[in-house]
Amino acid sequence: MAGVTLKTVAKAVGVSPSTVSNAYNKPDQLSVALRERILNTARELGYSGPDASARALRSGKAGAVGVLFTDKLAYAFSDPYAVGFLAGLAEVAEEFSTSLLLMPLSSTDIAGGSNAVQQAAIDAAAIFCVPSGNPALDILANRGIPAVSTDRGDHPDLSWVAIDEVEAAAQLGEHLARLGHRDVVVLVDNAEAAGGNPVELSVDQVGYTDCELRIQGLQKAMPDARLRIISGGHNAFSSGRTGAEWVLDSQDRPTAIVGLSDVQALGALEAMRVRGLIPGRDLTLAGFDDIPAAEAAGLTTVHQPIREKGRAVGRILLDPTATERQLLMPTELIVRASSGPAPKA
Amino acid sequence: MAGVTLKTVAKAVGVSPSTVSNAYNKPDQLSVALRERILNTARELGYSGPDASARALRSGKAGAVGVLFTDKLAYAFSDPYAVGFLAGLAEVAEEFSTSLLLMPLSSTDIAGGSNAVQQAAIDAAAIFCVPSGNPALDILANRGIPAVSTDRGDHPDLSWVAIDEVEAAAQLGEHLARLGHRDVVVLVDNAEAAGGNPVELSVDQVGYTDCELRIQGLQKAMPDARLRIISGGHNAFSSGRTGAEWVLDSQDRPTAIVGLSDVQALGALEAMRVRGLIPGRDLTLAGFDDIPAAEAAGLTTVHQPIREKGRAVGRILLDPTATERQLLMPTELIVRASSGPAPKA
DNA sequence: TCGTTTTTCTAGAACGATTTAGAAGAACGA
DNA sequence: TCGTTCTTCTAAATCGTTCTAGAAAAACGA
Repeated sequence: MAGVTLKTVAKAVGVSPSTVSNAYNKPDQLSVALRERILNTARELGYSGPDASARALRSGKAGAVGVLFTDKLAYAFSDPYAVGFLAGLAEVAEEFSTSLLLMPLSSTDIAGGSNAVQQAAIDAAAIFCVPSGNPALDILANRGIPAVSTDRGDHPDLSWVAIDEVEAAAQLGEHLARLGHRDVVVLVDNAEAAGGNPVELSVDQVGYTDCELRIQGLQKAMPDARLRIISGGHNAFSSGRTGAEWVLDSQDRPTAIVGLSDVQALGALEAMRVRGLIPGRDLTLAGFDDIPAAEAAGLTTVHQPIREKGRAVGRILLDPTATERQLLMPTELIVRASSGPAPKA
Repeated sequence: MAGVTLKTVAKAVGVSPSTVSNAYNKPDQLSVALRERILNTARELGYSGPDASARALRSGKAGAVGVLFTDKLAYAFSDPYAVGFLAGLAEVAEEFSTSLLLMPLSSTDIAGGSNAVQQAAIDAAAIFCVPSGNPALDILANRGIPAVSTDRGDHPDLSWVAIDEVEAAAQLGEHLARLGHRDVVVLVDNAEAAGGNPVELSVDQVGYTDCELRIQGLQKAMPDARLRIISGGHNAFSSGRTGAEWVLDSQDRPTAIVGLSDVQALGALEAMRVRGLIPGRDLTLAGFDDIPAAEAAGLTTVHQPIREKGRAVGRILLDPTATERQLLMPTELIVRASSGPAPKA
């Protein structure tokens, strides 16, 4: 059973290797009868189709697209937003019978080359919320692998599928401003705080492009407001809770909390619930993304078509007929019960 | 920049290709100075390390493990349970700097060989909740790819990491029996109902091994109870809601509903909420898996160490020092507010 | 019947690396 | 000084395909 190759089959049937190859890849290049005979013999010999690596090497197609996440892979799955993106991407991948290669983005050994991004056999790559400075992006560029990012990059020739982060956040900001909020805390993803101790950051410490832009949008829409940037850790439910707890238990409570992702906002919601605070009445809470759980929780948030975003990335990567290489997706402010007027001072 | 290979670099530096290869793979096989020189030249030429496919072909290692899901990939991500498994697996994969190849399990073209499972360049495979009859499993076996399943299979030589489904379900069944429940509806995953019309099934129509075993466990623990098996579609929140709606709006309400996954149970919870039914008082609700949301919702469920399950699978697949090839993980009944005594008839 | 096209199949060269076995020179111990 | 052992590097074979160009046979049109 081991060591059965195209050649073995070819010899057994009495034809050339090329013909066996064609039996699998170009059925119209040989007679039906012969193809049948070849496939049967292959089955008998326990040959299960052309070897993936060899085929990839010769044809230059790996049949897989890579997916790059920020942080640890394990983290990526905890946000339904990321998962939704993946689901959309998976849909298109399935359509083109291409596999999805999830690549751990470990920072070690980048130089040595023993890196997953370096080693991966992929035809293209989807870059999900990876800060533009990341060395992995250089490696991809170096390898000449076409990539699509979920952030609008700096380079004009980079493909992306994104939203107008500033404008989207500005809409939310206007909503809050109209409700009279002047004192807002923004919850962000940050590695520094991952230990469990919340930190307050300045805008340029944030790191992630999308987060920075969202904060800019908020500032733009509410220039008179006091905006504090707080992180309780990585982008996760628990970080949102931790960050919110810190804020809520301080002497200096804001009138509104904005999570830059829904998972963080929902974490904050939990912190409020424990303290008997009703969102929309005692304190306004808003999120970003509009994940399914946000609706159930009555969370005011900015909807972005995440699944469609994944699909669009997939199409740019896989569909040769897709010409548009930079796509701006629409967003929509979804007002729910968690936002309400600021209490009169 | 294109067409730069090992050979190009070798020629430029004035050494043999083998030496360049060693510079990347076996640093101790050549002098530090030469290695430095090679790496520098490579950088200058825009060579970004050995080609993945070629390396995979020659060395026989792909540097990736495949992950097989039931149904569509897109579906897989909607269940935090599946995501948790993936996260655990990803952790170990990361450790061994191996990538995760998510393979769409489309049923088409299996025979023709243009299947992802057929084509994928992988060293090993994790099989997540795939029914044992699936042709993809045969393909894997045929290709001689080591695999670990999350279900205890029929073959004694198959590796698996699983729970004692029967026993776990029986614990839940005993709990319900003690509370006096005699009329129970079980919500299961089923393709037939995917159109949106709930269906009632017999045990042998269920299809998934794990679900069947869980139902067996329930039956064992509550032999006197009436057990109806209902499906509202695939394993998802919405299916649980649909199934529960159908049951709740019928003339023949049970006293307890058991979702064979937490997502389905939470869907049912939503259906109850809409109808003003308090879980644990008006009707008992239980789930399976103990995903994070179950705790927040106060859902009685069976905890299984999903992340650890993923890690264990990863270790069996990747860690050569791991000898145990069949692992039974512990489960625990978690009683929360959603289960209560059956109303006196 | 003869040239031309179409169908069916093949030979042999890539694809880009790794591996094995071994050569050349340096270092070493006695 | 001589044989032995390291260290450092190389030549050539090989991994299992697919591709390009073209040959042989069959079908076709006039």
